[in-house]
Amino acid sequence: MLNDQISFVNIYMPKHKSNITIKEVAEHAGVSTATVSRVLTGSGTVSPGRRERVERAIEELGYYPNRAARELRAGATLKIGAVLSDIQNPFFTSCLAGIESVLQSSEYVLILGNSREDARIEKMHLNSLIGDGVGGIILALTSDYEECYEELANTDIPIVAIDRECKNLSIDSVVIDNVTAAHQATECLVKQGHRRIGFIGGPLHISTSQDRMKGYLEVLTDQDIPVVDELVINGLYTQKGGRTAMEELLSLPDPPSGLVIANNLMTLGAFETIYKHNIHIPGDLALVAFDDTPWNVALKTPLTVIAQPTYQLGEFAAKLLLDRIKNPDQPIQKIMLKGELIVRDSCGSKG
Amino acid sequence: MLNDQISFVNIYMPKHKSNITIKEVAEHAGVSTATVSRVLTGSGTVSPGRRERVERAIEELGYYPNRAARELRAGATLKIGAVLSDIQNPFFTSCLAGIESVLQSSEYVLILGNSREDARIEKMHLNSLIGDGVGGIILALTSDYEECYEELANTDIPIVAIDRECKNLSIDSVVIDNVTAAHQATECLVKQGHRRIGFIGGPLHISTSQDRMKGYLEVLTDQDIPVVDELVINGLYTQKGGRTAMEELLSLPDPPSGLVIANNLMTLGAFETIYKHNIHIPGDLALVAFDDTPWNVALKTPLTVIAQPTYQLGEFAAKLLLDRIKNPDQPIQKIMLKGELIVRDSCGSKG
DNA sequence: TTGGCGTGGTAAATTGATTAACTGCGAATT
DNA sequence: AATTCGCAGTTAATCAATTTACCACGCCAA
Repeated sequence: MLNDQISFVNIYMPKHKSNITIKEVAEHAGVSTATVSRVLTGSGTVSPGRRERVERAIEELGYYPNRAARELRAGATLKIGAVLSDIQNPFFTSCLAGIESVLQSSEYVLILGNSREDARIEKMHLNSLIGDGVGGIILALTSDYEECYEELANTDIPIVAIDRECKNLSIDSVVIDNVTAAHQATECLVKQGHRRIGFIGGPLHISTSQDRMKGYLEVLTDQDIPVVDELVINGLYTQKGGRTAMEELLSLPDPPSGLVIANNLMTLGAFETIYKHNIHIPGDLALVAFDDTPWNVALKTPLTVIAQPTYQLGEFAAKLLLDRIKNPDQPIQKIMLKGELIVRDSCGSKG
Repeated sequence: MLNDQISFVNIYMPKHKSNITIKEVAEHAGVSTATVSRVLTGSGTVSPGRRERVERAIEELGYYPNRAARELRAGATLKIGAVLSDIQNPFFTSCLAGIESVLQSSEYVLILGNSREDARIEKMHLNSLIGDGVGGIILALTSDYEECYEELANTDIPIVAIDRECKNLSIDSVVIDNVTAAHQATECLVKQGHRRIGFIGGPLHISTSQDRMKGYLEVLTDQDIPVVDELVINGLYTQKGGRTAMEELLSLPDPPSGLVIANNLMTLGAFETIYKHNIHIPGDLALVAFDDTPWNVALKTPLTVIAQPTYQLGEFAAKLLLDRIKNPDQPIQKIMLKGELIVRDSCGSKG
């Protein structure tokens, strides 16, 4: 079988590859390096006699071609980079799993980078990937300033933005319909009769934060509910960010009766504060949060959430990237997936 | 036969627009390439003025050295592979983050593979990594049969086993002291007066499962508690595995009063069953589980857990691997980290 | 003035595989 | 017989970074 043979070569040969070069094989077989290369790659024509001499030489010397040299020559390799903004966030680990699953059945390998929401680290990773000669990059942007990605756009390396987009940058993207999702989340609270609804969101230089806030504001406007600045807090997409935002809301003279939290880690942080202050959910505070968690089964109050199709997000991103690599001139695509409102107890209603 | 090496052709891809090279940086800065290289590597002497010009040129052009060229020149590869058994499990995603953080400040890039607890997929990834010419591999083994990894051991590629070990394979490893951890967990229940203690563990071809069961059995023996076969269930390290194991335990005529669960996903599954059956924790069933979760703050019953230093596990594994690459002849190391018993409500006591 | 030495720089070789450009040779065509 | 065609093979350029060998300049001492 072809596959068996390849894996045999791959597994056993590397012991020898450090020493033997194509030049030595050529000498051993009494031909030029070009001829050896032709035998190896199967391109061009080689007479049967020489081909056999070369094959014997390769076998005898245990030759294995140097990967770095081939990659250098080729200028590109079968690698795909993924730079995510927080690889400890279950949202992105699920995306990552989706990406990996698609690449696993392709010929590409996955290079992973974690930008930790830091534009400088992100840039470092991107440059490194370019230096690696990756065939494409999947990127969870740390910001929506297109200036940060100008150089990147210059390289002709296919890029797919995942989860977050940069509106003025013409690259493929796979995102959630965050406006609608936040709209639904907020509406759910309005339906329960809440008029004083808070919003804990992420940094406004991230598109998801903007869109989720937009969805929230839409509902208030639609319902003629005045927007109260103190009830809207944009912190970091972290547990600590959620904790301090919640502290802030609770310290208000008139805290909200309903709350939308736009990110899973922030929800965790908010919970810390909520239970420290013995706030009852949904009695004292009705809650709708982004991102579902498997721990829901064991929570004091099961959470009403916007479940995001994270795994699929990753799958789509990877597929889209492979598509573009195969067909660089196809039009820019933006794939938008829907979140799903799952109503549980925390919003104060089962319907 | 050797014609199969035609498959080498596969690694090539269509070229992209050429990226910034050291030559362009040199031109931009008005110096020679060697000077740029000196600035980059910090070797040799460069006058302050030129150094600054070069640094500015690098910054302005967004230059990053080509990895293939460096590898070729250096005669070494700058890639490291990580093959984990479940990249959706928070345990491993945390390990992964630790690995990534160490590699980020090295010159190595991280290639990620997910074996999904499947030996065949694992092997595929390993072959692919070897074919990619990685400098080393971090591996969460899917089994403890050394035969599966014999070929791998033949390649001279440094390998570090993470979390799981293969006792007869002489490779570096970084693991938790699972026997002691399970011992503590079980002991905690015994101290609460439980004599009928169940154990939900993972597949016995994984070393962590063996060790955790060993720790559990140790305590029973120490305390002269008879081992009841029906109370010990080894399923898959998945949510479903935990769910069905728990079903089984609850269907016993005399279910356990205390339970040790050896994995976070299994705990989730167990919870599904527990709350479906309206079992009260710790009243009906006292629980100690492996792995801490940030959701603990919001759980009906906060979990008593063995918290594992997952991030550090990853850090240690990566550091150990870099060590071995630098110094291939150093003796095999086994680094063992301790889990920490965190007592909360689910075991039936705060002390 | 000249020889010696050290600093700061450059040109060119090196690394291994691939491939464009070219050469030589024999067979077929005119 | 001369010309063309095409196969089989070689030489050398190429990829990008690193590093060795080397050079120019200035300063100091003889």
